[in-house]
Amino acid sequence: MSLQPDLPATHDAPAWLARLNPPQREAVLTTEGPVLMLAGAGTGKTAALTARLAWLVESRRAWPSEILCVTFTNRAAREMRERVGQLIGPAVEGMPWLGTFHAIAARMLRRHAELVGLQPNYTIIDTDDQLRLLKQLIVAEGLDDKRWPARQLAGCIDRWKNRGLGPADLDAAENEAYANGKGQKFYQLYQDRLKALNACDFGDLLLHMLNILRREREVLETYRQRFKYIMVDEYQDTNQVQYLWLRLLAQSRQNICVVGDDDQSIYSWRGAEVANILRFEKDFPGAKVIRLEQNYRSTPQILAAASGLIGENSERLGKTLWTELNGGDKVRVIGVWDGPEEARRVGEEIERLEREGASLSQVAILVRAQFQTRELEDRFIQIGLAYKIIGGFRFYERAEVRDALAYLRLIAQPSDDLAFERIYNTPKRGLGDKALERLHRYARNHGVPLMRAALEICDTDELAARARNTLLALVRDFARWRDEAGRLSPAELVRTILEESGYTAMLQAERSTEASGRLENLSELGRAMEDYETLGDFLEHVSLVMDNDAADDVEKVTIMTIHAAKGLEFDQVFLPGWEEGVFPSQRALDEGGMASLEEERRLAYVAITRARRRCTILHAANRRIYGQWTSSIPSRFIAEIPADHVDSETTLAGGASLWRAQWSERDDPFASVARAQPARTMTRGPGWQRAAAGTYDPAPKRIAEPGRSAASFAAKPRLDLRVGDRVFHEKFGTGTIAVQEGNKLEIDFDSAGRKRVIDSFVKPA
DNA sequence: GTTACAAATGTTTTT
DNA sequence: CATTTGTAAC
Repeated sequence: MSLQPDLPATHDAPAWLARLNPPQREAVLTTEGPVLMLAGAGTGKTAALTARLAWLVESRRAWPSEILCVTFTNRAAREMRERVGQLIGPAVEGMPWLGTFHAIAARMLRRHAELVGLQPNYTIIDTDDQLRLLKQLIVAEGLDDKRWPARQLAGCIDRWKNRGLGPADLDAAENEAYANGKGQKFYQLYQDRLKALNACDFGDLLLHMLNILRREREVLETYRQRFKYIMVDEYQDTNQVQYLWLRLLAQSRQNICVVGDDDQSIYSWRGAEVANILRFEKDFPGAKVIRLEQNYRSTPQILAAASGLIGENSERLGKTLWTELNGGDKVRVIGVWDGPEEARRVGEEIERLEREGASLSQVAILVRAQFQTRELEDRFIQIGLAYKIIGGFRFYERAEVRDALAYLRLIAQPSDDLAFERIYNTPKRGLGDKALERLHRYARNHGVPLMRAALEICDTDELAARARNTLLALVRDFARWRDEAGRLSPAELVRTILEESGYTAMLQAERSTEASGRLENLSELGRAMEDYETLGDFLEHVSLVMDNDAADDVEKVTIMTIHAAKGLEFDQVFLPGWEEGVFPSQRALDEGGMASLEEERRLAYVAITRARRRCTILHAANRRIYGQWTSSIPSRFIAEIPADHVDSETTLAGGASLWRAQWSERDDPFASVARAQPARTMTRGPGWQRAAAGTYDPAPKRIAEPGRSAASFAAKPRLDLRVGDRVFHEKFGTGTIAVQEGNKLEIDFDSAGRKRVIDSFVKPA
């Protein structure tokens, strides 16, 4: 069975094999037995992994369908599929087991649902439904949901599930975690309720499947037989359940290859345990450990900066990244007065890059937390810089989309009470809490779902005549839609429903800019559904893949969280908001202490190592948080980057030495004073006052004059638009084009006044 | 039952 | 500050 690693020639070694470096090649050719690949940032980990997958197939060791390949995000799965496809061609189509843990678990669970008391068409509920459900339970048990928020309970349950614990497995201490010892009770109630709804949450996908594998010998054997090889990406991010899951599956054949980097472990808040990577060799004795340390991505300056920073962490395996590249700019650190100036500065820098011919798709702005995107977005709209925000308010999480989905869910599964509750009075049909309450009571008494109860209750005089008629009409609508569902494509179905339910009419009647945006989102939903054959397929996709990857052709700057950026790379990376409290996040520090600080530092490491050519860090002296002006000091991480690899610059007097000093003078009395000041006097924290008193230039750096900014030179104007046309913009509503200049427009908006925007953000009204 | 307004309350990160 | 939630009047 085993070929020698140094003997790839039996089947002509594919050309792509030669492009790998020795450790990578070793990882690819060591097909048998456990392999632990420790791969630093930018060391060609994905290349090695995809090559290995391709090799397994090409060398006939396994069929594509016999390889289990797990990634963490949908994006990673997509990328892997694509890259493997480039190596082995259409054979990649036959890889049902390449995906995220959740997607794979969901797929398996469909097959074995009855073993955990579910039907195969179970619904996967999201966080929103989960919270609503928990809240109902809390209130039903007579607890004050203010004092014991559903969020907290959801957090506990999530943690338990991540650790593989069912309600029965909780010890007394765990039980105390919610509402003075009611944790277990609520966990049990919640699970019962889910089962009754034929639903499960994200955590259940993995936990149910784990329980099945643990209990059902034959099922486990089937999968052990099937998966000849197992590969796991981002192993440092696996949690307990995932770990147990893999261990069960891999134990018999031992052909498991995991890839990870302890320095990039940034998901411990979600239950990930770095320990998994550390104990791999114990779990799989004789595991071959392969280190990938040659970095192909970044300049030595960036690499040195990142390595120096991560060196401050104590809990690490340690590795030495090196590169053959040379030259490159130092990491730039720019200090500015406040948040708006920071956004302005980033905008200017990007316009300059654009003028120099850089591609916007190779520029990214990575933030610690979602709220930081706002200032950037405001500014970019103002100067007409094309941007896209990844994550954040995601498509399928928007209220109108969720409403539409609730209709669809209810058709796919009439027993989906959560969906029913969501839409039974949306659009408004005159059914209120009172009617719902009676409906609930009826449903509970008769042990039927709400939809069924609605039908039956219409035969009684439980409800007032008016409510009864409305309800009956609704039930009949659904019956009709369900009937049509067989004939129509999912996309046609959703359009029909939105029309006939009055949902579209409701939005049209509103006539506000958001309403038009919502209508737009709904037609986008229709378009997205075109790709799916059946309603079931589509709903599965939605529950597991929350992002809409609407491909768009226009080059745009990417704004996203650092978490979302893991695994990606860009020529130019901007890192705003490196201030104490923001990054490292105060919240993380408060609840997790030293361990969290190290995780924040790993996050900083991930952020810097995304950059290929240049990395620019920014920090502001003042920032508005919850509408309150707060003065802040530069992040300690800035001081931790070796000074040799940093170029500092500031728009404040005092220069870079000032904030470096903040961290070297440990007991600088001003640092704490500055933070303790009440809001109004904040901006005058002593250190900054000194700085500001000098040459701070209150006149903002020329706010890009209209018509002068970079993009207008490179622009290709849109042919379908001309001056005088009426157009619609997602944020500003409708307006009339006043000036068209390249791809930039000046538009007189009906309500928002004149704005400069990029034409790709606009469409004919 | 619906609508309008005031109050309160909250912000990490993802499947 | 921005959004959501609760309360009072229609």
